[in-house]
Amino acid sequence: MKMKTGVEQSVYAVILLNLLPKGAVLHSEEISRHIGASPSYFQKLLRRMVKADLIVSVHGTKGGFRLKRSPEDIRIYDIYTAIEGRQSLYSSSGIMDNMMDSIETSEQCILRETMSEAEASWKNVLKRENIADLTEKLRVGNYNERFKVLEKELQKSCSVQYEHI
Amino acid sequence: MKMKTGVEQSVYAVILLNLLPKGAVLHSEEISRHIGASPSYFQKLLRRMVKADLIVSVHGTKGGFRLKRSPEDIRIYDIYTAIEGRQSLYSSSGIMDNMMDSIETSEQCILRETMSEAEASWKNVLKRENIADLTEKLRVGNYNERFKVLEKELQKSCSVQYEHI
DNA sequence: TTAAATCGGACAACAATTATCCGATATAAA
DNA sequence: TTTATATCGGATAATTGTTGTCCGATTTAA
Repeated sequence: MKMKTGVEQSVYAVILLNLLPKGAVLHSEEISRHIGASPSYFQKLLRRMVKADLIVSVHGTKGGFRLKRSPEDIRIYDIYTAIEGRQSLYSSSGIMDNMMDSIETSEQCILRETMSEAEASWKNVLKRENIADLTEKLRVGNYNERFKVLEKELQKSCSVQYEHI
Repeated sequence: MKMKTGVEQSVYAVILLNLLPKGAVLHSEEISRHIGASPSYFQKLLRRMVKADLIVSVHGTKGGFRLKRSPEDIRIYDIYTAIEGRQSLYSSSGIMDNMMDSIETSEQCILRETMSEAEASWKNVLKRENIADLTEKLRVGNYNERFKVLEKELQKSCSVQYEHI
């Protein structure tokens, strides 16, 4: 049981998009290059975040991706569910019915309540922190100098799309 | 990201063992038959629970498995870690170093703290309930009649090993 | 009209989980 | 002491899930 690395990658991708000027978009190959992810696969992750209304895509020449919401309103949890999907960590496989020699499948399971509490508890922590917080952590952290360089670099390599603001 | 079904199976297996008379053991094929799991694979799960000091195995004719601790002292969490192992749900893949063009791998990651909190939070809920609680739930639940039948059936099919008490 | 980007589906490579098999070892009982 | 019946552990196969690739279709700036 392990979280997809795609979640971590996507969080950093969203942080990157948060560094762009208003209305600017970043090419997906540019994003995956900074992240160190495979471009073709990472495009699919970006696609999921589009579907989850976290980011917006712009077609065609000078196209790319930008945030759809304010960074305060994008939580780790949102990215987690966008990438991992909405299926829960646990789902009963109907052992109890089997064990009780029940013919009908009642889907009862004495673990369900505890398991869904546990999952809710996990998710609640992921709801606490947002992209604005994380970006600020980077801005003042050990890497703050390199972070400024990255920020400037991004503002050169992005495409501004005034019509889409 | 999904919990192994082996965890659920193992929880029910431990509940079964909790129904045996003192000192009695149950054959692994008998266990997996009730659970509805593949015998050869499920034996390996039982093995992990032996290593985790949750249950005890008895070799040879009339051998099998029984609890090692009192049912109050076996929590869902214990079974979870026995089966899933101790690796954490999240481990950084070093994206941050890549993103900052860092040469050395500092393994820094702004997600780590949140992620380990989330995991701890999930695990804490799993620590709440124990096998005694779950057994009681079954004893008074919708299936209580069938549960009694199961209990009697088990007391016939187990092997008593007075020397090992 | 062209070049450059996303979109979506099909599919391949890789990894983790589940399942099977078998020889070795331990033990109760004949 | 022998035999039948368990667990033990390693090798390996089958299955499923994740990650990665490719390409034709579509969209849009220039």
